[in-house]
Amino acid sequence: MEYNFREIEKKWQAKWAAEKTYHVEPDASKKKYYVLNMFPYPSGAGLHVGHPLGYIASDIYARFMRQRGYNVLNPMGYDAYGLPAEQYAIQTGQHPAITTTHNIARYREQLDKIGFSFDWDREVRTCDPAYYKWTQWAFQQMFGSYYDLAAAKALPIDKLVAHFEARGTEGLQAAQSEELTFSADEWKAMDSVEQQKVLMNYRIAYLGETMVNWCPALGTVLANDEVVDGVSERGGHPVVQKKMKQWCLRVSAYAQRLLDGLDSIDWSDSIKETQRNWIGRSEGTEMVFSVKDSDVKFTIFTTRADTIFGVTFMVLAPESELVSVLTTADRRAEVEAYLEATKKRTERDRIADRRVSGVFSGSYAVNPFTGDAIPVWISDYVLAGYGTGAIMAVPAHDSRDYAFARHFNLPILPLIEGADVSEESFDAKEGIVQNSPAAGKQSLHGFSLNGLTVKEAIAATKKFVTENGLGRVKVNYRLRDAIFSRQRYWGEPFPVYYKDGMPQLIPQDCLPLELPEVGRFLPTETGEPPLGNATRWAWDTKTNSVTDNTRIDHVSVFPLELSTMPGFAGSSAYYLRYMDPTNDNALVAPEADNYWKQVDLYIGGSEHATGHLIYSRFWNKFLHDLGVSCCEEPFAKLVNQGMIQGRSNFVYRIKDTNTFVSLGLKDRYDVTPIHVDVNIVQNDQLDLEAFKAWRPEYENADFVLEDGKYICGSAVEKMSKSMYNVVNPDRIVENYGADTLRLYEMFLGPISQSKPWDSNGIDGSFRFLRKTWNLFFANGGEWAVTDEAPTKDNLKTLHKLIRKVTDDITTFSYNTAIPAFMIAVGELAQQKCKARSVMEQLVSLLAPFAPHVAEELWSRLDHDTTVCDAPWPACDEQYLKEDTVTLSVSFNGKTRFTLDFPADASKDDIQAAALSAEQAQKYLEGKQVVKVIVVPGRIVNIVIK
RNA sequence: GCUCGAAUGGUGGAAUGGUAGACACGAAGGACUUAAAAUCCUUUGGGCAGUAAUGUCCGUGCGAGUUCGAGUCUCGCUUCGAGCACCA
Repeated sequence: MEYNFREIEKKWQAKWAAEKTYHVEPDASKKKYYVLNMFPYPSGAGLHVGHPLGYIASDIYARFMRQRGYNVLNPMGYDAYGLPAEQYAIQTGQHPAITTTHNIARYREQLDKIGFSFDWDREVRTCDPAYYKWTQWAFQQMFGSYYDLAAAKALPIDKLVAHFEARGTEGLQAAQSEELTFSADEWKAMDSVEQQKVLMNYRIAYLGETMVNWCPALGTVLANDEVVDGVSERGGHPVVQKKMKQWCLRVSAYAQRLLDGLDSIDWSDSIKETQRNWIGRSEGTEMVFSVKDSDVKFTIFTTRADTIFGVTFMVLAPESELVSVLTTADRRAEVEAYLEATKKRTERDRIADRRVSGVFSGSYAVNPFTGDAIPVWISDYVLAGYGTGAIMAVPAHDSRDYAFARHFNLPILPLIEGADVSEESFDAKEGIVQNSPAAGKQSLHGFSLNGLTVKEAIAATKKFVTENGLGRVKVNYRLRDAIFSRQRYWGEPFPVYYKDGMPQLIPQDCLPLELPEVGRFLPTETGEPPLGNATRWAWDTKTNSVTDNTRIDHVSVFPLELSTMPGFAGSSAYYLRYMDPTNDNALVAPEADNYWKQVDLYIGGSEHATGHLIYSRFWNKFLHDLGVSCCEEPFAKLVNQGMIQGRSNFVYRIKDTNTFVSLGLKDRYDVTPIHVDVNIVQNDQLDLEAFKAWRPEYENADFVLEDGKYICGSAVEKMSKSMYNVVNPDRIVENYGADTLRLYEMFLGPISQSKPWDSNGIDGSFRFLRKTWNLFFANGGEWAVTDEAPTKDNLKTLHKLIRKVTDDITTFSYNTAIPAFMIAVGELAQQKCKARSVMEQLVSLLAPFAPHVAEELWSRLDHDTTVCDAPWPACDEQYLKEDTVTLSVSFNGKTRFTLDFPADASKDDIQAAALSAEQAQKYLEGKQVVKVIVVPGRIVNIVIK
């Protein structure tokens, strides 16, 4: 019987689909396990071999857990909103919904060929109104909540209103955009619009006027994680800073919980570190400085409170509100010129050239410890958005302050014994403090830090500052609120209309608010987002429905929001929706949530470390506060699969000719390397006929060969169409079968490692499957499994394999499990094992990796059940015991000979036998034995002198 | 600049502190075949000695250290990759 993978795979895939083999429902009698892949954006290019890597890894785990008796949820869906479909729409007029549906169908077709155990009844698409209803719902809940710092959770905004009515802002501990102070009476005196403006300062989803990353080429704002090196992540267009009114999510309120949560989850250290970096917690001190000859006071933030005696100037961010207050009349013209100049500099300019720039404000601050007058400067090296937008500069111990002081000739005062600040600042937080205060100088209450270590000095200053009302201990985070508006068409509409310029939620029972049709997908002539082109995009509050824009009267019919939500909106809670995908009354029913709880194993790329993986943790925490999600963290374990890179091939054309030189000879000519389609190259050898047929211009190509072959050059690059190095999984499945593809992708190397795709090795995986198949058949091809009892050797091979494979799946070391199979199958073939019980267990072990062939063999072994219900075999240690062990005998660590011992020999016996062995005598002659180390089962080491 | 990770044959990669290079690819040689493909077998880190079996030395980026014994642990470098980056 030949291993006919085409027939086998087709047959079982059809059967799994028809019988919904992988459909799951909550089952209280079984333990649950939730496996999840980061759902794909269905791009027009289809899947390449890199995409399924994570899906295969998680599918193996899902099947493994199912065989171990767990009720396994393994869903799949599509992150269907996105820029490419919209840009395609702009170019072609094709509605993004059509493109997206088409691409999804293509993805599905490709995925189905690989034999995944997905429960397709739970499929979600973020662009489906039944799905985004709950994205909109979550947004409305965020709008209706504020973050209470005392309770450390989100609470309904009504509670905040009640607090204002009773006490104003007194005693309020809430996350806020800016600090407000008012009394209960003042609150009550405000009109409705004013009150709404105040509440906006606290809402978790709020409309904020902030500096945003504006990308003129894309015509939209972008989140911080979507901007890389000053250009847009998608397309690489320049991004500028612009003040705009935008929807924002108060992610920063959750900074501490996002940080703390990292300790409770099983993620790689590197991704946790990346998130810690991104959250950027920094413990420091806020200190109040007064301004000389003025009542004005201002606050700065510093992590180096100990350096207060070394402050020689202060710096304000150009955007700081203090700038106008502290600029003196005689300095005004110069300051304004500077502000104008910095405004023009984009983020990119600031990165590209770090020229020191700044201007003196004319004012002096007073050092609260010494009473010294310190000049206040303005410079763009201080950021408005971090801390208080103002700093105390200590040039001796901060490199940025140092550069500034050098440039403007400001004094530099070293505070640490032995610190040499003639060339550069001394930034390290170590050493003994001096000059604090300097000899002969006075300080407040005689406060002195001299003689302390830096750490002691920081602590002492914090204590002094707090006790004397000079400031307070403060924790700052680098994590900013997420900007949640995009000026785009293809995204979730905001369920919001505007009355008196203030946003109002459309009633919850009217959700979803469906995306309207527009004539064109570009911004309007007046520069409004694409939704501005919609003619039916107004809200009628009488009928609670969408209506024509012409009916807007600002009395009962109001304009709707024109922005849409960003990509991460739909992907932030999709794992919850999979638990209960068709529920029309809740994002997820409590019963479903309580059963499936959280994702046990999440697989996806590490490029989402500061995007999706932060946003969904935030989103989940918010839903947890609401009582919707029972777990604080959405993803208990995260495995990051590496990228599969492309391996490109090159041909070398002699300049200005149509002659191509083989790799080994190319240095003799003046050549240009040209990418060549990897599909017409085998083991780096070019198929000359296929090459001539590839492009018309190569039809008459000549070749300079070596050994009669044309050898191509190669390089590892990103897998992409333009490099002609895309390998399509369909092609592999067609030629070798899905099981071979699955096996080979896992065999390629550790799952978390990026590696180039190399089709060359795939034969090995195919050969292994064929050998495995042949194990079940006699030479003549007939079924050969018998009921004979397994031999001792059979059982030893089998149980060794059980142990290895179980361990390796548990630790995601699939690349080492597969060699174990190869060895075991080789051994069983040699043993001519046909014993049914052994073969059955072998099929069970193989099932997660190669489900189709396992299913076929399982049915031939006369089972009615599918192989995913085959119990996972247990390793019985008794079969692994050896009768004799071979130990290497070493002298001073160098192996000299080997000796066989009974497996149960004692250490003393081994030691004595090793010393008296004939081969040992020449090493022992005239030497003294210092000690003998016996490692059971491994080694005997005799130390001699 | 700061943080994290990595470095092993021609290649992908194995090695609870205990015989480094499993397994696979590639390569070389052989069997079968009219031939090719497919399949099977053998060899495959390097040097030296030997007709040979074999012996022997070197070898996990570099340099130290701990240990009877280090690819593995510690310290210091080098190179590469990733993240953050005027975050006070």
